[in-house]
Amino acid sequence: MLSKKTKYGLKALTFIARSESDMPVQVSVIAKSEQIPQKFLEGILLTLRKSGILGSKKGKHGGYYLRSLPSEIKMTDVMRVLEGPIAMVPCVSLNYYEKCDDCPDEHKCSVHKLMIEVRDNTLKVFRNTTLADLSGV
Amino acid sequence: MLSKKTKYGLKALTFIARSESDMPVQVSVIAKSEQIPQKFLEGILLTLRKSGILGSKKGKHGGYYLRSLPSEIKMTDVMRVLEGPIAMVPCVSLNYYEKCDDCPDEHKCSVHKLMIEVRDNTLKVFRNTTLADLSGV
DNA sequence: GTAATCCCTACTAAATTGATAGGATTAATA
DNA sequence: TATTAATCCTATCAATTTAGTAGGGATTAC
Repeated sequence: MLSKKTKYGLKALTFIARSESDMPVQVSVIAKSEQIPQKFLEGILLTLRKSGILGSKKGKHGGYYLRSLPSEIKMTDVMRVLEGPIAMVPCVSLNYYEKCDDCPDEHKCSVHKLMIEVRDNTLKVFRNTTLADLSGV
Repeated sequence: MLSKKTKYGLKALTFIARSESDMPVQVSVIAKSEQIPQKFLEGILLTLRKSGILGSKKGKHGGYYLRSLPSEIKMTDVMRVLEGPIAMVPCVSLNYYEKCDDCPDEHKCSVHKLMIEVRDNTLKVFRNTTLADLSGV
């Protein structure tokens, strides 16, 4: 299941992408419009900023803004930041690979093969989707 | 992430599919060979039996067996029994649909569209894969 | 009758999730 | 410069889920 964190994060990014003005968008505005607990959202936008997807401006009239064009923000990156590994098992993860304790031989593991296929198909979707597609911008 | 329950379940099914003999396969044998805690595995095989994928025989020389040919046991069914909904959000689940509290209009939701695509691609994999593919039988 | 096996329920520890609380820091502006 | 409005940061918490354990009941082969 998709975590609330990811869901809220995607909605927030969409909201920012759709905002017309040049001014940064404030957390309070997004929280109110998208019905997300503000303090929770603060933390989410913070991680998106630390990952380099968002930029921020502090103090009065501060807020968050995209650091690239929506069409250049890929879902692979966003999902990895918000949700973590895309693969369903660490032993088929490209970015977070880890061997299983149980499997003596990965290449003979039936689960392994299936999960590689799932990963590749999910990856295909996320690679072909950008924030522009989500936000219609 | 894939739960241990699902992983163990898939390994157990594979093991049973590969077993040559006509005799039912005992939990203890699977647990030992696949390095799965036996009591935990008992519960997993029980849910697979209740769902109709496995059959069982009680008492001495009892055990579990497949109720269909491996090539007729689809991953869609297995995954739904073991892992639950295939969709990442209830609002795009075919079998467990539920409306989101937050979304006023599903069709305008950016997350919704993305998750439908992910679901369709994952579903495609699970529909095209059977236990025969996993077990090489 | 006994041993082996599945069946069932209840419990528990650890991790994760979805928040909340409280304030520190920074910047605009009156 | 004082005030206000923002982001930033850390700690805490309750609820849920996960992974596993415990103990015994029911059934069957021999």
